[in-house]
Amino acid sequence: MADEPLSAGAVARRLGVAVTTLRTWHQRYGLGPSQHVPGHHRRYTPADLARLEVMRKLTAEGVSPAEAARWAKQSPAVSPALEQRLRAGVGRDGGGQTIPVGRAGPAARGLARAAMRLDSTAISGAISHALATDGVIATWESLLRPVLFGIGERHAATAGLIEVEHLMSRCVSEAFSAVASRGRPTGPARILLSCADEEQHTLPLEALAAALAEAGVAYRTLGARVPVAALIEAVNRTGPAAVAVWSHTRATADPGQLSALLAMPRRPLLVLAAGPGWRAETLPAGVVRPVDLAEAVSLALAVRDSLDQSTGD
Amino acid sequence: MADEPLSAGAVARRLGVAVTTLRTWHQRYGLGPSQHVPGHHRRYTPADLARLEVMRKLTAEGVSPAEAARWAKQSPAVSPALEQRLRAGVGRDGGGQTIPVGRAGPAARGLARAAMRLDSTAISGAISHALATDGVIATWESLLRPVLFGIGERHAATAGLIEVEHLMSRCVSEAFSAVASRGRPTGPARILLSCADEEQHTLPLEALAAALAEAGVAYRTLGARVPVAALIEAVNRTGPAAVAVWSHTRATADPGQLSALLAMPRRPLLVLAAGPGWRAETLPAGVVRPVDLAEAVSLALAVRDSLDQSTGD
DNA sequence: AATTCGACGCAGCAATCGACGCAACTCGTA
DNA sequence: TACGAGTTGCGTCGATTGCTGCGTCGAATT
Repeated sequence: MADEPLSAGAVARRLGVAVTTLRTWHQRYGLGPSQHVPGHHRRYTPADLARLEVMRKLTAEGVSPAEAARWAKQSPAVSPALEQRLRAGVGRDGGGQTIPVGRAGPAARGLARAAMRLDSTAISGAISHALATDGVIATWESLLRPVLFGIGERHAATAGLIEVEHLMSRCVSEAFSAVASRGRPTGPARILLSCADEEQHTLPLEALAAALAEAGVAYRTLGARVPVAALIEAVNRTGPAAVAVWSHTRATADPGQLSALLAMPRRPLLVLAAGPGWRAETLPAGVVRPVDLAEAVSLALAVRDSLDQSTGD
Repeated sequence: MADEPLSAGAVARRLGVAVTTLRTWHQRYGLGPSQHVPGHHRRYTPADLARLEVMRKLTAEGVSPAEAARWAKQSPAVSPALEQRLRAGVGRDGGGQTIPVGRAGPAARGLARAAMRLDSTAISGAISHALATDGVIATWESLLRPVLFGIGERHAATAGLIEVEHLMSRCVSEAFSAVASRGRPTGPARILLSCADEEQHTLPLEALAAALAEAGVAYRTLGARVPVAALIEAVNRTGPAAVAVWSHTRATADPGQLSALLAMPRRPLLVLAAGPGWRAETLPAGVVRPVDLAEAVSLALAVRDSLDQSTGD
């Protein structure tokens, strides 16, 4: 890109707003050229322009201007990446889930064996040990997900192992909730986690919750099978800054749920479509689709940081 | 922290109450922004917010709103000792958008209120406090069951509150699992807990599990929706002395499941038909039907003791 | 000469205000 | 057991407030 500073008129024309609006944004929200001598003309650097692009995009999506300005001001590094993603929608398509349990290492094998034995003590022990050693994200990606997937595959093939699956789920759930109850939240919960309508799989969402708790982020969880009306209602009542909706299969991935969120009077700043159910091309604009747990966590962190100022305490 | 004054909507969202409720609190109890010109918008300072937090905290514990407001108004912080006394609660208590808990006491009312606000922190806190103070059985019978029943009734009547139900279930489940993980079992697990086929309600079974853990009894849980074949298979593999099968509604209470257990080659000593789904006259002979949680626990204890005697292990 | 600056004002719109009422729950009483 | 009284959260309504984008004006900058 060109690195020559732009005049106010040029920037205004490029953004599609009036010149006076740029001035207003500067003096009302402090969103202007980083270097500006009062009385002299404003010269916008590319970085300043990027900030304004974020501002324009967010306001165009219905975010309150004051809040949009706060977001735009305090995200010099995050905003370009996020903006990129907002436009492109996705990175990779959800593939690569063909990992056999064997490839996931000896820990996974031991866990799977304990599950077969219905040995809940050993299962819980292995999981909590891994969580304490490697953290939530690594444990989920390289231990729990492979084992759960393996059990699910066997279950589908042999129509058996239902007890194993249940027991395993329960132990994982317990381990996550233990992590969640250990972390102390700072400030109010501005992030809402929910399953899609009819979606029954909760574990990935609990993994996200545990990861957030591990990072010290406060959140709310709604759980499985959340009807659209209930989700809207919950967002209305709690007014979160970000909402993550999990969908495991395409059958539960109705994009209308996300559109409904975006169309709300006070819509959340960030809407995350999480899970392999969602299809990139059917997602409404303005929805972010994280590819894995780590990305979902980092996005949530970005929202938390940018809102610390406005929500304060 | 940030001392930026908050609007009424922002405060309402943060506390989880409606905007109109904030106004009501202001004009009924005088609990509002310290500086407020009639006609102008309310601007809540951090100090005002702190007062409201006290209000919310006290009501979440079952204190009558009028009294809670009196305390919140004249105290920057509430000492734990006085808080205890307030919880005894006198004066009438009204309704609004609440959950009927009947005569279950102020603790149940507070829990129900926290659930309505989707305040998982308050919910978990209240539950674990009750568990630590009164034990699993008393907490289940006089706190959790009434509230869960109330939510369920409301949910059936209004077709709403699904989020509340899910969140509450999750918090209860977490609290029980915390109890279960604290208790150290003595000896091998000779008691198997399972849901009936197609039965989805797990919470009562988890209550039983927690109560057993509290009593130092080792057990195994299979979870929800256990097909008969899976149950038989699990009994075969683990050879328990007692099996409890939970059924919540008649639809899931197929006596054949129990007969199958009794007909096994090495049948369990005791088969418990737990839950309101079972009908006494259709149960096969040799099946015991406990009327409440306490009885189920004492039966399990009796089995454990008789085993200790005979095997001398 | 063409822009842009700071200051001021205005119109549209969303949020909020005060007032009122409803529904639901609890408790005391019959 | 049923019913009225007292409480309380919250929805609704018409009016008001305050935020927001932008036009205008005289002076300063480029």
